[in-house]
Amino acid sequence: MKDTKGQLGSYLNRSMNFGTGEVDLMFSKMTKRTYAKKAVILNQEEIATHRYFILEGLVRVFHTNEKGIETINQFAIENWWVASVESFVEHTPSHYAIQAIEKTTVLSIAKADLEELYISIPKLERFFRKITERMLMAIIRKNEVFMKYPSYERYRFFVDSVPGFAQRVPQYMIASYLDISPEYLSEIRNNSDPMIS
Amino acid sequence: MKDTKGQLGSYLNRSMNFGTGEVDLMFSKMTKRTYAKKAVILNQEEIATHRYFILEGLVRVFHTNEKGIETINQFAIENWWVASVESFVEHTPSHYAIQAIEKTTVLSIAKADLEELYISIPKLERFFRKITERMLMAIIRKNEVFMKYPSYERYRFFVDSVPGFAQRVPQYMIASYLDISPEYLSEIRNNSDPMIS
DNA sequence: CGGTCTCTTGACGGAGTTCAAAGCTAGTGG
DNA sequence: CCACTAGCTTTGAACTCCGTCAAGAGACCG
Repeated sequence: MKDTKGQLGSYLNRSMNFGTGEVDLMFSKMTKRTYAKKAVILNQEEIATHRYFILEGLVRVFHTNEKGIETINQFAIENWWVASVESFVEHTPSHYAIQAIEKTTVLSIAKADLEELYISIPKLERFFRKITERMLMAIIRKNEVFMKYPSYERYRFFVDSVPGFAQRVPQYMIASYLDISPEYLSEIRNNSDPMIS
Repeated sequence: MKDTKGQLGSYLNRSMNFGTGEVDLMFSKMTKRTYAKKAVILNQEEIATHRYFILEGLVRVFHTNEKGIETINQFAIENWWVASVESFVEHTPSHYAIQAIEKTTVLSIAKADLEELYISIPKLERFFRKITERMLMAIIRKNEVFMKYPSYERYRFFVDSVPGFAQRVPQYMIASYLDISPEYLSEIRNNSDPMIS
């Protein structure tokens, strides 16, 4: 068995300085759970009551429209927090589902427990302010890439930016994330430099 | 002269409960300044050292690419915070400029002062966590609209969602914000319901 | 091995861009 | 208070990226 608390602790202390008592307290409020490949962590339309810290594995956050078309908004891997933010914050039905792409182990924390922890560990408030800032910056950067680059460059960008990631995720999911049809992504790939030729 | 501190105070207490001493302290660290129409508040490539609380007026946040094409990412009006978040948080050159569209009055706060305030007024840490969450949700919602709706519906959406806003902003800026060419937006407008006819 | 899931190929069409030019409008100075 | 100019909006034609549909070819798993 892995040292789960150790992983959480060293993650928390990468950017701040929590005492062992604080890490213990936080850990005591979290629940470890493993999801099989393709298991659903949160259903669309469900109210998100938890945030998840990914210990191991890979998940996707996606929306399914009336026609049944899925759009992936986010992937998350080891040492990332994932949640349906709007649903979690506003207690409203989630526009997104969260699903394990690989077998995934998470630590989950309930909203009410997190709010208690904010009070008993004031530093945590700052920690989550920073997490939220990072999420915001990640989205802004993603939008920049979408604005500035045509689809074939978005693909290169994605492949280059997270090495090894493209191997863990099926092509059609990358296409969905990049907002390209799977057919067109296939065309892009087999035509690796559309500027030459 | 307007009651600036009063405006700040009642804004702050819309979602939380700050004492007069706390509002006074915060206000004492902020600087009021008025920008003329078209005045630049933050230049692209400059490092953002301040966050701005808009007392009155209207600004845009935009990026100019190598070809000189401007892309507007955000508008902000009275009682909104605006900043180049990534630049402010990471002390890196801003990818965005901030400019007044109308004559605009702001209260600005320096990063160092804000960090001191987080310590002397712990509630403020929570306050800005929530502000950041709201900014994040706003971007996520904007992205949802972009994914789900074609350009003419994005336009309707925009016009309907912030009444009176379309009158304050020139058309070509709305086009830029909605990621539509000004020519095509013009076509959309003179063809108000493309479903009929 | 059989079936389901994934990736590829090609034809076609349409939403939206680009370029160029003309019409408006509103602010400015004389 | 008018005339001019600069900025904004409209129009139209040509073009292109990329989506959709349909069908086939692999590939992986039980």
